[in-house]
Amino acid sequence: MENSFNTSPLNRKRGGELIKDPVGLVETYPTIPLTVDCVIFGFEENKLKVLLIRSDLEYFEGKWSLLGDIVQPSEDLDEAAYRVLNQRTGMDDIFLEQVKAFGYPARHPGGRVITIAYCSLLNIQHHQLKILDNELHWHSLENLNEMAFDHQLIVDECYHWLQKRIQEHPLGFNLLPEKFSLRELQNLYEAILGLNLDRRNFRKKFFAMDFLIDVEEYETDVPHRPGKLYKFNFEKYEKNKRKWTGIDF
Amino acid sequence: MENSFNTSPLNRKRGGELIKDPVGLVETYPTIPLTVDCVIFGFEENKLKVLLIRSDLEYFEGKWSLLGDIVQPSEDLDEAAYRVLNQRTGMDDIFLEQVKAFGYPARHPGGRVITIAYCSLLNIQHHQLKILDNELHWHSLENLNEMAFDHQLIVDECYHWLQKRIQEHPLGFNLLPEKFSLRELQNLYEAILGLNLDRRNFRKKFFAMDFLIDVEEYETDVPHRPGKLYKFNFEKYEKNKRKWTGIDF
DNA sequence: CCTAAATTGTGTAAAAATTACACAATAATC
DNA sequence: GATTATTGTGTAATTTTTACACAATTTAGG
Repeated sequence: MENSFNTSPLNRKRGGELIKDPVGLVETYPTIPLTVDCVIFGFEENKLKVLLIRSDLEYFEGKWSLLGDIVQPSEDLDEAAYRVLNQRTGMDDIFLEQVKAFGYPARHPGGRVITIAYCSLLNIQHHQLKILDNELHWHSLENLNEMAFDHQLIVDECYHWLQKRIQEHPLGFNLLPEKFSLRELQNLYEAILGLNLDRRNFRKKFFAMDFLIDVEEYETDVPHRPGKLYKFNFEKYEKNKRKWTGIDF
Repeated sequence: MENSFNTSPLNRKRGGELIKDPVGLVETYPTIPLTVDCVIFGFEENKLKVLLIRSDLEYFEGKWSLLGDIVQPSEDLDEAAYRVLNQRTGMDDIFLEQVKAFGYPARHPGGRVITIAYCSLLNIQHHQLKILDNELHWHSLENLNEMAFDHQLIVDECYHWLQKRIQEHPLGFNLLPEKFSLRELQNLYEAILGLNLDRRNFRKKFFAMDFLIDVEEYETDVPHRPGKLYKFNFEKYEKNKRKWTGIDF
Protein backbone atom coordinates (compact mmCIF):
# COMPACT_ATOMS: atom_id res chain seq x y z
CA MET A 1 0.00 0.00 0.00
CA GLU A 2 1.48 3.20 -1.06
CA ASN A 3 -1.47 5.55 -0.90
CA SER A 4 -3.36 7.38 1.70
CA PHE A 5 -6.72 5.91 2.31
CA ASN A 6 -9.47 7.84 3.99
CA THR A 7 -10.83 4.79 5.65
CA SER A 8 -7.56 3.17 6.57
CA PRO A 9 -6.59 3.56 10.20
CA LEU A 10 -2.96 3.79 9.24
CA ASN A 11 -1.22 5.97 6.77
CA ARG A 12 -3.87 8.63 6.63
CA LYS A 13 -3.26 11.74 4.64
CA ARG A 14 -4.45 14.78 6.47
CA GLY A 15 -5.67 17.68 4.37
CA GLY A 16 -3.43 17.05 1.40
CA GLU A 17 -0.18 17.24 3.29
CA LEU A 18 2.57 15.11 1.90
CA ILE A 19 4.26 12.49 4.00
CA LYS A 20 7.86 13.41 4.59
CA ASP A 21 9.07 10.33 6.40
CA PRO A 22 8.49 7.15 4.44
CA VAL A 23 10.51 5.08 6.88
CA GLY A 24 8.37 6.24 9.75
CA LEU A 25 5.31 5.44 7.70
CA VAL A 26 6.38 1.89 6.92
CA GLU A 27 7.24 1.34 10.55
CA THR A 28 3.55 1.75 11.34
CA TYR A 29 2.59 -1.05 8.96
CA PRO A 30 1.64 -4.41 10.39
CA THR A 31 4.00 -7.16 9.28
CA ILE A 32 3.41 -10.76 8.31
CA PRO A 33 5.71 -13.77 7.96
CA LEU A 34 6.38 -14.53 4.34
CA THR A 35 7.65 -17.70 2.70
CA VAL A 36 8.24 -19.12 -0.74
CA ASP A 37 7.22 -22.62 -1.80
CA CYS A 38 8.58 -24.34 -4.88
CA VAL A 39 6.59 -26.75 -6.96
CA ILE A 40 9.47 -28.54 -8.64
CA PHE A 41 8.39 -30.70 -11.54
CA GLY A 42 10.37 -33.54 -13.02
CA PHE A 43 9.66 -36.17 -15.67
CA GLU A 44 10.51 -39.80 -15.13
CA GLU A 45 9.08 -43.06 -16.46
CA ASN A 46 6.68 -41.10 -18.60
CA LYS A 47 5.11 -39.51 -15.57
CA LEU A 48 5.13 -35.98 -14.31
CA LYS A 49 6.61 -35.89 -10.82
CA VAL A 50 6.87 -33.31 -8.11
CA LEU A 51 9.60 -33.02 -5.51
CA LEU A 52 8.23 -33.36 -1.99
CA ILE A 53 9.36 -33.87 1.56
CA ARG A 54 7.59 -35.10 4.67
CA SER A 55 6.25 -32.29 6.77
CA ASP A 56 8.28 -31.75 9.90
CA LEU A 57 5.31 -30.54 11.85
CA GLU A 58 3.71 -33.03 14.16
CA TYR A 59 0.42 -31.42 13.24
CA PHE A 60 0.86 -32.72 9.68
CA GLU A 61 2.57 -35.97 10.62
CA GLY A 62 3.08 -38.21 7.63
CA LYS A 63 1.81 -35.70 5.11
CA TRP A 64 3.75 -34.45 2.13
CA SER A 65 4.88 -30.90 1.83
CA LEU A 66 6.46 -28.63 -0.75
CA LEU A 67 10.00 -27.35 -0.46
CA GLY A 68 10.01 -23.85 0.87
CA ASP A 69 11.65 -21.41 3.16
CA ILE A 70 11.26 -18.08 4.83
CA VAL A 71 11.88 -14.98 2.76
CA GLN A 72 14.67 -13.13 4.48
CA PRO A 73 14.07 -9.47 5.32
CA SER A 74 16.20 -8.10 2.52
CA GLU A 75 15.90 -10.88 0.01
CA ASP A 76 14.11 -10.63 -3.32
CA LEU A 77 11.26 -13.10 -3.77
CA ASP A 78 12.78 -14.73 -6.84
CA GLU A 79 16.07 -14.95 -5.03
CA ALA A 80 14.49 -16.77 -2.10
CA ALA A 81 12.83 -19.28 -4.41
CA TYR A 82 16.07 -19.75 -6.26
CA ARG A 83 17.89 -20.36 -3.03
CA VAL A 84 15.46 -23.09 -2.05
CA LEU A 85 15.83 -24.71 -5.43
CA ASN A 86 19.57 -24.47 -5.40
CA GLN A 87 19.95 -25.81 -1.89
CA ARG A 88 17.80 -28.78 -2.73
CA THR A 89 18.99 -29.66 -6.20
CA GLY A 90 22.46 -28.17 -6.34
CA MET A 91 21.61 -26.72 -9.72
CA ASP A 92 21.63 -23.09 -10.64
CA ASP A 93 20.35 -22.77 -14.18
CA ILE A 94 16.89 -23.98 -13.62
CA PHE A 95 13.61 -22.74 -14.99
CA LEU A 96 11.72 -20.91 -12.27
CA GLU A 97 8.68 -18.65 -12.39
CA GLN A 98 6.39 -17.12 -9.85
CA VAL A 99 2.86 -18.46 -10.04
CA LYS A 100 0.73 -17.08 -7.25
CA ALA A 101 0.58 -15.80 -3.70
CA PHE A 102 -1.45 -17.80 -1.22
CA GLY A 103 -2.62 -15.92 1.81
CA TYR A 104 -5.68 -17.51 3.32
CA PRO A 105 -5.27 -16.51 6.99
CA ALA A 106 -5.72 -20.00 8.43
CA ARG A 107 -3.49 -21.81 5.97
CA HIS A 108 -0.73 -22.39 8.51
CA PRO A 109 -1.47 -23.93 11.92
CA GLY A 110 1.23 -21.78 13.47
CA GLY A 111 -0.48 -18.51 12.62
CA ARG A 112 -0.65 -16.22 9.69
CA VAL A 113 1.95 -17.00 7.05
CA ILE A 114 1.73 -15.90 3.46
CA THR A 115 3.51 -17.87 0.80
CA ILE A 116 4.48 -17.14 -2.77
CA ALA A 117 4.37 -20.23 -4.95
CA TYR A 118 6.97 -20.78 -7.64
CA CYS A 119 6.96 -23.35 -10.39
CA SER A 120 10.19 -24.97 -11.47
CA LEU A 121 11.04 -27.47 -14.18
CA LEU A 122 14.10 -29.63 -14.14
CA ASN A 123 15.61 -32.69 -15.68
CA ILE A 124 15.62 -35.42 -13.05
CA GLN A 125 18.63 -37.20 -14.58
CA HIS A 126 20.89 -34.18 -14.63
CA HIS A 127 20.76 -33.45 -10.99
CA GLN A 128 21.51 -35.25 -7.80
CA LEU A 129 19.45 -34.31 -4.82
CA LYS A 130 21.94 -32.59 -2.58
CA ILE A 131 20.40 -33.18 0.75
CA LEU A 132 19.92 -36.75 1.66
CA ASP A 133 16.80 -36.49 3.71
CA ASN A 134 15.44 -39.92 3.04
CA GLU A 135 12.02 -38.45 2.96
CA LEU A 136 12.81 -36.09 0.11
CA HIS A 137 11.63 -37.67 -3.10
CA TRP A 138 9.93 -37.41 -6.45
CA HIS A 139 6.25 -38.04 -6.03
CA SER A 140 3.93 -38.92 -8.88
CA LEU A 141 1.38 -36.20 -9.51
CA GLU A 142 -1.37 -38.72 -9.93
CA ASN A 143 -1.63 -40.22 -6.50
CA LEU A 144 -1.02 -37.26 -4.30
CA ASN A 145 -3.58 -37.56 -1.64
CA GLU A 146 -3.38 -35.53 1.46
CA MET A 147 -0.75 -32.86 1.70
CA ALA A 148 0.24 -30.53 4.52
CA PHE A 149 -1.02 -26.94 4.65
CA ASP A 150 -2.77 -25.84 1.43
CA HIS A 151 -0.06 -27.51 -0.61
CA GLN A 152 -2.49 -29.67 -2.53
CA LEU A 153 -4.14 -26.50 -3.78
CA ILE A 154 -0.78 -24.97 -4.62
CA VAL A 155 0.29 -28.04 -6.56
CA ASP A 156 -3.02 -28.08 -8.44
CA GLU A 157 -2.73 -24.45 -9.39
CA CYS A 158 0.86 -24.85 -10.51
CA TYR A 159 -0.05 -27.89 -12.55
CA HIS A 160 -2.81 -26.01 -14.35
CA TRP A 161 -0.47 -23.11 -14.81
CA LEU A 162 2.02 -25.48 -16.40
CA GLN A 163 -0.57 -27.04 -18.70
CA LYS A 164 -1.47 -23.60 -19.96
CA ARG A 165 2.03 -22.24 -20.10
CA ILE A 166 3.45 -25.15 -22.05
CA GLN A 167 1.02 -24.44 -24.84
CA GLU A 168 2.30 -20.91 -25.14
CA HIS A 169 6.01 -21.48 -24.77
CA PRO A 170 8.16 -24.55 -25.28
CA LEU A 171 9.03 -25.04 -21.63
CA GLY A 172 8.94 -28.77 -21.78
CA PHE A 173 12.55 -29.01 -22.81
CA ASN A 174 13.56 -28.03 -19.31
CA LEU A 175 12.23 -31.37 -18.14
CA LEU A 176 14.15 -33.47 -20.65
CA PRO A 177 17.80 -34.44 -20.96
CA GLU A 178 19.87 -32.30 -23.27
CA LYS A 179 19.48 -34.84 -26.06
CA PHE A 180 16.11 -36.45 -26.49
CA SER A 181 14.09 -38.33 -29.05
CA LEU A 182 10.85 -37.07 -30.44
CA ARG A 183 9.13 -39.95 -28.71
CA GLU A 184 10.32 -38.70 -25.33
CA LEU A 185 9.17 -35.22 -26.20
CA GLN A 186 5.77 -36.47 -27.18
CA ASN A 187 5.45 -38.60 -24.06
CA LEU A 188 6.20 -35.51 -22.02
CA TYR A 189 3.54 -33.42 -23.70
CA GLU A 190 1.04 -36.22 -23.39
CA ALA A 191 1.81 -36.61 -19.70
CA ILE A 192 1.49 -32.92 -18.96
CA LEU A 193 -1.62 -32.33 -21.01
CA GLY A 194 -3.27 -35.65 -20.30
CA LEU A 195 -3.93 -36.19 -24.00
CA ASN A 196 -3.01 -38.62 -26.71
CA LEU A 197 -1.39 -36.87 -29.61
CA ASP A 198 -0.98 -37.96 -33.19
CA ARG A 199 2.64 -38.83 -33.78
CA ARG A 200 2.87 -37.50 -37.30
CA ASN A 201 1.16 -34.24 -36.52
CA PHE A 202 3.21 -33.81 -33.37
CA ARG A 203 6.45 -34.18 -35.27
CA LYS A 204 5.27 -31.88 -38.01
CA LYS A 205 4.44 -29.20 -35.47
CA PHE A 206 7.81 -29.31 -33.77
CA PHE A 207 9.77 -29.36 -37.00
CA ALA A 208 7.74 -26.40 -38.20
CA MET A 209 8.71 -24.48 -35.05
CA ASP A 210 12.27 -24.95 -36.16
CA PHE A 211 13.82 -25.00 -32.71
CA LEU A 212 15.13 -28.57 -32.85
CA ILE A 213 18.76 -29.29 -33.64
CA ASP A 214 19.47 -32.69 -35.14
CA VAL A 215 22.52 -33.95 -33.24
CA GLU A 216 23.08 -36.82 -35.69
CA GLU A 217 22.92 -39.39 -32.96
CA TYR A 218 20.51 -42.16 -32.11
CA GLU A 219 18.98 -43.62 -29.00
CA THR A 220 20.81 -46.56 -27.51
CA ASP A 221 19.58 -49.33 -25.26
CA VAL A 222 16.10 -49.35 -26.65
CA PRO A 223 14.65 -52.76 -27.59
CA HIS A 224 13.53 -51.59 -31.01
CA ARG A 225 14.56 -49.30 -33.82
CA PRO A 226 16.28 -46.30 -32.17
CA GLY A 227 15.03 -42.80 -32.78
CA LYS A 228 17.07 -39.78 -33.73
CA LEU A 229 18.19 -37.47 -30.98
CA TYR A 230 17.66 -33.73 -30.95
CA LYS A 231 18.66 -30.75 -28.85
CA PHE A 232 16.46 -27.75 -28.21
CA ASN A 233 17.80 -24.53 -29.63
CA PHE A 234 17.42 -22.38 -26.51
CA GLU A 235 19.37 -19.53 -28.05
CA LYS A 236 17.23 -19.27 -31.12
CA TYR A 237 14.12 -19.53 -29.00
CA GLU A 238 15.26 -16.72 -26.72
CA LYS A 239 15.82 -14.51 -29.73
CA ASN A 240 12.47 -15.28 -31.30
CA LYS A 241 10.51 -15.31 -28.06
CA ARG A 242 8.75 -12.08 -28.88
CA LYS A 243 7.29 -13.33 -32.11
CA TRP A 244 6.13 -16.46 -30.40
CA THR A 245 2.42 -16.98 -30.48
CA GLY A 246 1.83 -20.45 -29.10
CA ILE A 247 1.83 -24.13 -29.75
CA ASP A 248 -1.64 -25.66 -29.41
CA PHE A 249 -2.45 -29.32 -29.32
CA MET B 1 7.92 -21.98 4.15
CA GLU B 2 6.64 -24.99 5.84
CA ASN B 3 9.59 -27.34 5.81
CA SER B 4 12.69 -27.84 7.76
CA PHE B 5 15.70 -26.81 5.85
CA ASN B 6 19.15 -28.01 6.75
CA THR B 7 20.77 -24.79 5.74
CA SER B 8 18.17 -22.45 7.07
CA PRO B 9 19.06 -20.78 10.32
CA LEU B 10 15.47 -20.95 11.45
CA ASN B 11 13.08 -23.82 11.64
CA ARG B 12 15.71 -26.49 11.71
CA LYS B 13 14.69 -30.07 12.14
CA ARG B 14 17.01 -31.88 14.48
CA GLY B 15 17.52 -35.55 13.89
CA GLY B 16 14.10 -36.22 12.46
CA GLU B 17 12.18 -34.95 15.44
CA LEU B 18 8.84 -33.45 14.63
CA ILE B 19 8.02 -29.91 15.60
CA LYS B 20 5.28 -29.88 18.18
CA ASP B 21 4.65 -26.18 18.48
CA PRO B 22 3.80 -24.58 15.16
CA VAL B 23 2.90 -21.29 16.80
CA GLY B 24 6.28 -21.12 18.46
CA LEU B 25 7.85 -21.89 15.13
CA VAL B 26 6.06 -19.15 13.25
CA GLU B 27 6.94 -16.71 15.99
CA THR B 28 10.58 -17.16 15.04
CA TYR B 29 9.91 -16.14 11.44
CA PRO B 30 10.94 -12.68 10.33
CA THR B 31 7.98 -10.59 9.22
CA ILE B 32 7.53 -8.13 6.40
CA PRO B 33 4.94 -5.42 5.68
CA LEU B 34 2.56 -6.53 2.98
CA THR B 35 0.22 -4.51 0.80
CA VAL B 36 -2.11 -4.99 -2.12
CA ASP B 37 -2.20 -2.70 -5.15
CA CYS B 38 -5.08 -2.64 -7.60
CA VAL B 39 -4.67 -1.93 -11.28
CA ILE B 40 -8.22 -0.85 -12.03
CA PHE B 41 -8.93 -0.66 -15.73
CA GLY B 42 -11.76 1.27 -17.33
CA PHE B 43 -12.76 2.05 -20.89
CA GLU B 44 -13.75 5.55 -21.97
CA GLU B 45 -13.61 7.43 -25.25
CA ASN B 46 -12.25 4.32 -26.92
CA LYS B 47 -9.22 4.31 -24.68
CA LEU B 48 -8.16 1.95 -21.96
CA LYS B 49 -7.79 3.87 -18.71
CA VAL B 50 -6.38 3.08 -15.31
CA LEU B 51 -7.50 4.56 -12.01
CA LEU B 52 -4.69 6.45 -10.29
CA ILE B 53 -4.06 8.87 -7.48
CA ARG B 54 -1.23 11.24 -6.71
CA SER B 55 1.32 9.74 -4.38
CA ASP B 56 1.08 11.15 -0.90
CA LEU B 57 4.77 10.73 -0.26
CA GLU B 58 6.89 13.80 -0.63
CA TYR B 59 9.56 11.51 -2.02
CA PHE B 60 7.34 10.86 -5.03
CA GLU B 61 5.81 14.32 -5.23
CA GLY B 62 3.65 14.77 -8.28
CA LYS B 63 3.92 11.18 -9.39
CA TRP B 64 1.00 8.86 -9.99
CA SER B 65 0.37 5.85 -7.87
CA LEU B 66 -1.92 2.83 -7.84
CA LEU B 67 -4.67 2.37 -5.30
CA GLY B 68 -3.55 0.09 -2.56
CA ASP B 69 -3.55 -0.57 1.12
CA ILE B 70 -1.96 -2.61 3.84
CA VAL B 71 -3.04 -6.21 4.23
CA GLN B 72 -4.42 -6.50 7.73
CA PRO B 73 -2.99 -9.25 9.92
CA SER B 74 -5.96 -11.57 9.61
CA GLU B 75 -7.26 -10.54 6.25
CA ASP B 76 -7.23 -12.69 3.14
CA LEU B 77 -5.31 -11.22 0.21
CA ASP B 78 -8.31 -11.20 -2.13
CA GLU B 79 -10.36 -9.64 0.62
CA ALA B 80 -7.86 -6.82 1.05
CA ALA B 81 -7.84 -6.11 -2.66
CA TYR B 82 -11.61 -6.19 -2.72
CA ARG B 83 -11.76 -3.76 0.15
CA VAL B 84 -9.56 -1.28 -1.69
CA LEU B 85 -11.69 -1.61 -4.77
CA ASN B 86 -14.91 -1.24 -2.87
CA GLN B 87 -13.76 1.73 -0.85
CA ARG B 88 -12.70 3.53 -3.97
CA THR B 89 -15.48 2.69 -6.34
CA GLY B 90 -18.36 1.82 -4.07
CA MET B 91 -19.02 -1.24 -6.16
CA ASP B 92 -18.96 -4.78 -4.97
CA ASP B 93 -19.50 -7.05 -7.94
CA ILE B 94 -16.37 -6.23 -9.78
CA PHE B 95 -13.98 -8.44 -11.68
CA LEU B 96 -10.81 -8.89 -9.68
CA GLU B 97 -7.90 -11.29 -10.03
CA GLN B 98 -4.49 -11.60 -8.51
CA VAL B 99 -1.70 -11.05 -11.01
CA LYS B 100 1.67 -11.10 -9.29
CA ALA B 101 3.64 -10.39 -6.15
CA PHE B 102 6.31 -7.70 -6.34
CA GLY B 103 9.00 -7.91 -3.77
CA TYR B 104 12.16 -6.22 -4.92
CA PRO B 105 13.66 -5.13 -1.57
CA ALA B 106 14.23 -1.49 -2.54
CA ARG B 107 10.90 -0.91 -4.19
CA HIS B 108 9.61 1.26 -1.35
CA PRO B 109 11.64 4.21 -0.04
CA GLY B 110 10.33 3.55 3.47
CA GLY B 111 11.87 0.11 3.70
CA ARG B 112 10.95 -3.36 2.69
CA VAL B 113 7.33 -3.67 1.59
CA ILE B 114 5.98 -6.47 -0.53
CA THR B 115 2.91 -5.91 -2.62
CA ILE B 116 0.50 -8.24 -4.34
CA ALA B 117 -0.87 -6.73 -7.53
CA TYR B 118 -4.48 -7.29 -8.52
CA CYS B 119 -6.13 -6.51 -11.82
CA SER B 120 -9.67 -5.25 -11.90
CA LEU B 121 -12.03 -4.38 -14.73
CA LEU B 122 -14.99 -2.09 -14.35
CA ASN B 123 -17.46 -0.06 -16.30
CA ILE B 124 -16.61 3.60 -15.81
CA GLN B 125 -20.18 4.76 -16.42
CA HIS B 126 -21.75 2.50 -13.82
CA HIS B 127 -19.80 3.71 -10.89
CA GLN B 128 -19.21 6.98 -9.17
CA LEU B 129 -15.88 7.41 -7.51
CA LYS B 130 -16.72 7.44 -3.85
CA ILE B 131 -13.88 9.41 -2.49
CA LEU B 132 -13.59 12.85 -3.88
CA ASP B 133 -9.87 13.27 -3.74
CA ASN B 134 -9.51 15.62 -6.64
CA GLU B 135 -6.35 13.83 -7.57
CA LEU B 136 -8.05 10.48 -8.04
CA HIS B 137 -8.76 10.01 -11.71
CA TRP B 138 -8.82 7.84 -14.79
CA HIS B 139 -5.52 8.10 -16.53
CA SER B 140 -4.99 7.07 -20.11
CA LEU B 141 -2.73 4.07 -20.36
CA GLU B 142 -0.84 5.57 -23.25
CA ASN B 143 0.81 8.57 -21.71
CA LEU B 144 1.73 7.29 -18.30
CA ASN B 145 5.18 8.56 -17.75
CA GLU B 146 6.74 8.43 -14.37
CA MET B 147 4.95 6.65 -11.61
CA ALA B 148 5.73 6.26 -7.92
CA PHE B 149 7.39 3.10 -6.60
CA ASP B 150 7.55 0.29 -9.17
CA HIS B 151 4.01 1.04 -10.22
CA GLN B 152 4.91 1.55 -13.84
CA LEU B 153 6.20 -2.01 -13.90
CA ILE B 154 3.10 -3.27 -12.14
CA VAL B 155 0.82 -1.51 -14.62
CA ASP B 156 2.81 -2.89 -17.53
CA GLU B 157 2.63 -6.43 -16.23
CA CYS B 158 -1.08 -6.15 -15.55
CA TYR B 159 -1.67 -4.74 -19.00
CA HIS B 160 0.15 -7.63 -20.64
CA TRP B 161 -1.70 -10.00 -18.37
CA LEU B 162 -4.97 -8.46 -19.57
CA GLN B 163 -4.01 -8.66 -23.23
CA LYS B 164 -3.34 -12.35 -22.82
CA ARG B 165 -6.25 -13.08 -20.56
CA ILE B 166 -8.82 -11.42 -22.78
CA GLN B 167 -7.94 -13.79 -25.57
CA GLU B 168 -8.69 -16.76 -23.38
CA HIS B 169 -11.83 -15.57 -21.66
CA PRO B 170 -14.37 -12.92 -22.56
CA LEU B 171 -13.47 -10.53 -19.79
CA GLY B 172 -13.99 -7.43 -21.86
CA PHE B 173 -17.66 -7.25 -20.99
CA ASN B 174 -16.74 -6.17 -17.50
CA LEU B 175 -15.48 -2.92 -18.98
CA LEU B 176 -18.63 -2.14 -20.96
CA PRO B 177 -22.09 -0.96 -19.95
CA GLU B 178 -24.70 -3.66 -19.53
CA LYS B 179 -26.01 -2.97 -23.01
CA PHE B 180 -23.52 -2.30 -25.73
CA SER B 181 -23.23 -2.29 -29.48
CA LEU B 182 -20.89 -4.55 -31.37
CA ARG B 183 -18.99 -1.48 -32.43
CA GLU B 184 -18.25 -0.62 -28.81
CA LEU B 185 -17.18 -4.18 -28.19
CA GLN B 186 -14.86 -4.12 -31.16
CA ASN B 187 -13.40 -0.76 -30.15
CA LEU B 188 -12.66 -2.23 -26.75
CA TYR B 189 -10.84 -5.25 -28.15
CA GLU B 190 -8.93 -3.07 -30.55
CA ALA B 191 -7.90 -0.74 -27.74
CA ILE B 192 -6.74 -3.52 -25.46
CA LEU B 193 -4.94 -5.53 -28.10
CA GLY B 194 -3.61 -2.59 -30.09
CA LEU B 195 -4.88 -4.12 -33.33
CA ASN B 196 -7.30 -3.32 -36.09
CA LEU B 197 -9.85 -6.06 -36.51
CA ASP B 198 -12.08 -6.89 -39.42
CA ARG B 199 -15.62 -5.94 -38.56
CA ARG B 200 -17.34 -8.81 -40.27
CA ASN B 201 -15.04 -11.44 -38.87
CA PHE B 202 -15.22 -9.90 -35.43
CA ARG B 203 -19.01 -10.08 -35.43
CA LYS B 204 -18.97 -13.60 -36.78
CA LYS B 205 -16.66 -14.69 -34.00
CA PHE B 206 -18.78 -13.26 -31.23
CA PHE B 207 -22.01 -14.57 -32.63
CA ALA B 208 -20.42 -17.99 -32.95
CA MET B 209 -19.47 -17.86 -29.25
CA ASP B 210 -23.16 -17.53 -28.58
CA PHE B 211 -22.87 -15.50 -25.41
CA LEU B 212 -24.58 -12.37 -26.72
CA ILE B 213 -28.21 -11.63 -25.94
CA ASP B 214 -30.02 -9.42 -28.41
CA VAL B 215 -31.96 -6.96 -26.23
CA GLU B 216 -34.00 -5.70 -29.19
CA GLU B 217 -32.91 -2.14 -28.62
CA TYR B 218 -30.81 0.30 -30.56
CA GLU B 219 -28.21 2.91 -29.80
CA THR B 220 -29.49 6.44 -29.33
CA ASP B 221 -27.73 9.76 -29.69
CA VAL B 222 -25.44 8.60 -32.44
CA PRO B 223 -25.22 10.79 -35.55
CA HIS B 224 -25.67 7.88 -37.91
CA ARG B 225 -27.55 4.64 -38.24
CA PRO B 226 -27.81 3.20 -34.71
CA GLY B 227 -26.50 -0.25 -33.97
CA LYS B 228 -28.28 -3.04 -32.16
CA LEU B 229 -27.60 -3.43 -28.47
CA TYR B 230 -26.60 -6.66 -26.79
CA LYS B 231 -26.05 -7.97 -23.29
CA PHE B 232 -23.42 -10.50 -22.34
CA ASN B 233 -24.80 -13.78 -21.08
CA PHE B 234 -22.67 -14.05 -17.94
CA GLU B 235 -24.70 -16.98 -16.66
CA LYS B 236 -24.26 -19.08 -19.73
CA TYR B 237 -20.59 -18.21 -19.82
CA GLU B 238 -20.08 -19.27 -16.21
CA LYS B 239 -21.70 -22.62 -16.97
CA ASN B 240 -19.64 -23.24 -20.07
CA LYS B 241 -16.41 -21.85 -18.71
CA ARG B 242 -14.79 -25.26 -18.48
CA LYS B 243 -15.24 -26.07 -22.12
CA TRP B 244 -13.86 -22.69 -23.04
CA THR B 245 -10.72 -22.82 -25.09
CA GLY B 246 -10.08 -19.27 -26.19
CA ILE B 247 -10.91 -16.48 -28.57
CA ASP B 248 -7.97 -15.49 -30.75
CA PHE B 249 -7.72 -12.47 -32.99
C1' DC C 1 20.11 -66.81 -39.11
C1' DC C 2 15.42 -66.37 -39.27
C1' DT C 3 11.20 -64.61 -37.27
C1' DA C 4 8.46 -61.84 -34.27
C1' DA C 5 7.89 -57.66 -31.76
C1' DA C 6 8.27 -52.90 -31.15
C1' DT C 7 8.92 -48.57 -32.80
C1' DT C 8 10.66 -45.03 -36.16
C1' DG C 9 9.90 -42.18 -39.99
C1' DT C 10 7.20 -40.32 -43.62
C1' DG C 11 2.86 -37.72 -47.02
C1' DT C 12 -1.55 -36.70 -48.46
C1' DA C 13 -6.35 -35.81 -48.70
C1' DA C 14 -10.42 -34.08 -46.21
C1' DA C 15 -12.25 -30.96 -42.97
C1' DA C 16 -12.25 -26.89 -40.37
C1' DA C 17 -10.93 -22.34 -39.36
C1' DT C 18 -9.40 -18.00 -40.76
C1' DT C 19 -8.92 -14.32 -43.75
C1' DA C 20 -10.01 -10.83 -47.17
C1' DC C 21 -13.23 -8.23 -49.09
C1' DA C 22 -18.00 -4.81 -51.11
C1' DC C 23 -22.40 -3.01 -51.10
C1' DA C 24 -27.11 -1.98 -49.83
C1' DA C 25 -29.80 -0.21 -45.80
C1' DT C 26 -30.54 3.10 -42.14
C1' DA C 27 -30.62 7.25 -39.41
C1' DA C 28 -29.01 11.94 -38.60
C1' DT C 29 -27.65 16.52 -40.22
C1' DC C 30 -28.01 20.26 -43.00
C1' DG D 1 -33.70 15.51 -50.47
C1' DA D 2 -28.83 15.08 -50.64
C1' DT D 3 -24.81 14.07 -47.86
C1' DT D 4 -22.45 11.70 -44.22
C1' DA D 5 -21.45 8.10 -41.16
C1' DT D 6 -22.10 3.74 -39.83
C1' DT D 7 -24.64 -0.79 -39.57
C1' DG D 8 -25.46 -5.26 -41.22
C1' DT D 9 -24.53 -9.12 -44.09
C1' DG D 10 -22.07 -13.65 -47.31
C1' DT D 11 -18.79 -15.90 -49.96
C1' DA D 12 -14.62 -17.47 -52.00
C1' DA D 13 -9.65 -18.19 -51.24
C1' DT D 14 -6.27 -19.46 -48.10
C1' DT D 15 -4.37 -21.54 -44.22
C1' DT D 16 -4.42 -24.69 -40.53
C1' DT D 17 -5.66 -28.81 -38.50
C1' DT D 18 -6.91 -33.38 -38.49
C1' DA D 19 -7.09 -38.23 -39.69
C1' DC D 20 -4.83 -41.96 -41.23
C1' DA D 21 -1.24 -46.57 -43.19
C1' DC D 22 2.84 -48.77 -44.40
C1' DA D 23 7.68 -49.72 -45.19
C1' DA D 24 12.20 -49.56 -42.67
C1' DT D 25 15.07 -50.47 -38.62
C1' DT D 26 16.61 -52.58 -34.53
C1' DT D 27 16.40 -55.95 -30.65
C1' DA D 28 15.17 -60.38 -28.62
C1' DG D 29 14.42 -65.06 -28.86
C1' DG D 30 14.36 -69.46 -30.82
